[in-house]
Amino acid sequence: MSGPFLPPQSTSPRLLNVQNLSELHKCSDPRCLLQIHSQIIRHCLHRNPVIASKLVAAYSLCLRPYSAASVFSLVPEPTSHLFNTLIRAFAHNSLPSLSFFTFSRMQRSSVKPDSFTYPFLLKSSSAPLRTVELIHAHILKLGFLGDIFVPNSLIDSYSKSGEVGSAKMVFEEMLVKDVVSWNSMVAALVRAGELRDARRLFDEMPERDIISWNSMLDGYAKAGELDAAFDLFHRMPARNVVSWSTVLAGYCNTGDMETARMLFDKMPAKNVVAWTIMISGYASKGLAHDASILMDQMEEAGLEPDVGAAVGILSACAESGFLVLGKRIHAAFKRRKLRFFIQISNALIDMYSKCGDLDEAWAIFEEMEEKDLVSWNSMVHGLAVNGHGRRALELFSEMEDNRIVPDGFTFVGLLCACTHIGLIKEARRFFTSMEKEYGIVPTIEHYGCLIDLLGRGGLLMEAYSIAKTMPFEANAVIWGSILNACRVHNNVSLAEKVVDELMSLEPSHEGNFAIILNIFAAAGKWDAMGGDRLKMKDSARRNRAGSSCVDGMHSQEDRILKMLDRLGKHLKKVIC
DNA sequence: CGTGATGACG
Repeated sequence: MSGPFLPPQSTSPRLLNVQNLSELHKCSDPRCLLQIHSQIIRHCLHRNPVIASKLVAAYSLCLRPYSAASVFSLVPEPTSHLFNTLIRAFAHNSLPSLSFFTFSRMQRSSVKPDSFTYPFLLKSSSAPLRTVELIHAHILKLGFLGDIFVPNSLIDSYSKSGEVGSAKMVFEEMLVKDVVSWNSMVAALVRAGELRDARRLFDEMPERDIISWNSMLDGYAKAGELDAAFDLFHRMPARNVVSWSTVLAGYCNTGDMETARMLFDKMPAKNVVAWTIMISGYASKGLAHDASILMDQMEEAGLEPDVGAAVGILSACAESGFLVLGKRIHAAFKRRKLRFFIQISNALIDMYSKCGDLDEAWAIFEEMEEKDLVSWNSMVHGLAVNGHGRRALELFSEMEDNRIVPDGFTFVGLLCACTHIGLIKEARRFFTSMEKEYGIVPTIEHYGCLIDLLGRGGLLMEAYSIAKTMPFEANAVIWGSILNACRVHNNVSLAEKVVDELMSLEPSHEGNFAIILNIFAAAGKWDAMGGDRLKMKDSARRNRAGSSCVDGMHSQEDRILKMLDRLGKHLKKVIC
């Protein structure tokens, strides 16, 4: 890697020319870039398409896509290279709509797209399948498949939009393949979960580079086959920071934080990604202390979180309710005055609403200059589960006014909203209309919402029969919600059926156990709990008597318990 | 082309 690009200060400004700016596109320091940009303008070189391309690329690298666009706009006759660079700048800064807009401008201009245009365009988003197919058709028409990086990027895009079959077709039809083609195909199979096929291809490869090994390694790590991953890791001819991080992430995902930490400490070099994996690992498991310390150490090492780090750590914070660290990430991005990437704002909305700070979530949502479907969905769901069901439904109307097309996530939020305000009829309407009007096939999450809602509304038998007849095997979440409904509505006989289902899925879950005891106690049916079931419950109790999921994890247990006690007393005063 | 990565059922 070459060093940071520096403005040619030693040279007299008069000598600024295309030659001594040849490395400009690698400049990743915004301050340096601004300085050189003003020099370029002073010398009237900014209309030169070659220099403008370098400026566009550099602004993209500095995460300033709008500055890149303004450089572009001053060039009287943009070349295809300049168009391509701007398309790539927008793609790289997750502004897909602007990538496509630039592409359509290019088509209307006298400059024609070339074989670089389409790969950049394909990268511009996790492009929806239709878009990939459309671009594929363009490529076929123009005969660009001969440039090997074009089919290579098609394989990648098909894979990322979930069409591994089309990726296979492109791969098989290629007359000449390079190591990138093979790697892309292995990665595609790994992504699709077709681990055995990936391995077969990996074994067939005419040559392997470190990326091939890392892709295969990732396949085993993602599948939780850590022994196989570790074996491969040792057999690799060489390992880099990605290889280490891949295995590290594998251990973090299975919750083996000790092994993960051991690997992390042993890594010969760590980058932001490695730190992110370890910090998010701790944060998502509620190990707030470890996560904070590591965050300090990362900063001491001179590394600042990038977009991926922010999104990853924020989502880990959302999972465990770790508001303090989430706020810290938020503040760091504000301080650095970086454009808030849409994914970061989205992650913040989710984090704040999961931590109960709905005002902050709403403030971020409102201030976003561009919202995507995830933003709307997160906000709808956030409102719904924080007791603002009506507002959530209103926001859905606003979505429709803004012509945002809802997806499956949207309907989960809407069904949650119905649950919180008890709108059974409305929920049934949403449930049927999502498939009929929007073509969204309900998933187990939708059934879960509906079943929960019906159960809370006292329609226990209907909830139970849906759980039995829906196209998915009911899981512990669903049985748990029915069981809870049985408790609320004192239905002991159904509870007994549900207990059997639940016990086979989550035999030692303390929360279920407490509900079961409550139901039988309330009904005075202690006798009914004879035999095997009682024994099972007893052994579960002895193993972890009186423990809940948060016990032992918190350094502030005493304060929390006192607060709970005070809350309880306060509630009694208010109610009585 | 490979590591982290925003939204879902109690």
